[in-house]
This record gives sequence, C-alpha cells and structure tokens, in this order.
Amino acid sequence: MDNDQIVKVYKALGDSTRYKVIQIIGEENSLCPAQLEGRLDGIPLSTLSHHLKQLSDCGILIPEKRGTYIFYSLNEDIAKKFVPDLYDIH
Amino acid sequence: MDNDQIVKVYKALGDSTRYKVIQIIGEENSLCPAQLEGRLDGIPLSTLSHHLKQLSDCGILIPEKRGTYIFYSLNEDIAKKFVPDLYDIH
DNA sequence: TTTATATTTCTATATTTTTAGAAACATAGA
DNA sequence: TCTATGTTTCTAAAAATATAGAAATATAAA
Repeated sequence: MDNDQIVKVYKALGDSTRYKVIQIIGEENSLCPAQLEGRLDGIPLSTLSHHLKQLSDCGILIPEKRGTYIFYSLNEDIAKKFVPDLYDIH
Repeated sequence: MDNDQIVKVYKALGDSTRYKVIQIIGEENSLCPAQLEGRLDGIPLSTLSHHLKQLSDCGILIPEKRGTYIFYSLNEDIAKKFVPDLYDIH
C-alpha cells in the first residue's frame, strides 16, 4: 500500500457522513444504499452514492452486485488497520 | 474521543503533505517548522504553518515552544491508533 | 534598543470537495 | 414489453480547503 492510497483512505474517512457509513456497515456487515439511506437522516441517494464511491475507490468498502441491489461490505484488512475502533471490545 | 475528533484526525491525515509531515516527525521525534521545510521540497513556511496547525488542532501533533523555536512531536497515543504504519517493523 | 531569526497570521485567490435535483441506467417481475 | 425499484451519473451551485506572498509577532542576542 503506497502513500497515495493511504492518504486516499484517510481522506475518505475524514468526513462525518462517510465515517458514519463505515460505522454502520461495521455493525451490520453488509448493506445496500437504500438501507443506509434509512439510517442517515435525510441524505439524498445521489449524495450517498458519491460517498460510497469514494469509500469503494480507496478500497475500504467492497461493492457486490446482486440483482438490482449493490451490497457494500468492509474490506477487513484495511478497516482493521485504519479504523481500529470498529474492532475494540467495549 | 468522540466522532467529531476522530473525523478531524482523519481529515488532517488526508493530505499528502500533512501525512509526510507525520512520517518525518515519526522518524525524527521532534522537529521545528524550518527543519521540516528543508525536507518538504519548496513549501512556503506560511503554508506549512497552516498544516502544522491543523495537525496540532486535531491532537496528533504536540507543539512545544523553546525560545523562538517550536518543536513538534507526535502524540503517541493518537499516532499509534491512527497511523499504525509508523510503528510497524520493516 | 536595534537587528536577526523563527514562526504565525492576514489576505486573497485557486482548487477541491460536498451537495442535491434531474436524468439515465440496470435488473427483475408482471 | 411495460412498470417498478435500486442505483448511479450528470450538472451546477455552494461550501470548504489549500496555497502563498506580505505583514505582524515573538524571542534572543548584539
């Protein structure tokens, strides 16, 4: 993983909506945009789509298409490395 | 550490100049702006100062004034948590 | 008290990012 | 094929961020 990609991951996580997306998917394992929309308080799907693209482009989310749905799940290696809070025991 | 502060840290790290600053200080322990300037290829001190402010405001850098100098060093707790690469053995 | 050095703040501009409505695309099912 | 649903892309505007020269501040030392 080179510096450019690392910086991309930080940039993707450096937005409160996107960080919340990562937290929600960390709890739920795998969600599609319409499900996330319901958890994110009034956000338009077009905006959410951009955030999901950024999170996928940097590698921390993995999109998986099933029919018309796209399920997003965590890339565990990247998530463990950069978002240790997701894996802490409370 | 609440979500807002966490997002601030990611935002601070999500810029290649600032990430490089963290890498350099991680190697050198403690540096002042003029020393960093010499390692950062043509950056004006005014720009560097803004980056250092952002890194200090989010808590990952600790500024320490000695005379006219300001030495910046890592907040190890935050750095260990968010920049594990600094502590990996190669 | 003057000068030199280190750093920051001021100011303005350029660039990037975020946002969201509208349109388009993709797939499944009637 | 038509319709409904899920999602993305297009487009444009607003907001935030990055950049850097000039001026200001702070400290030390002559």
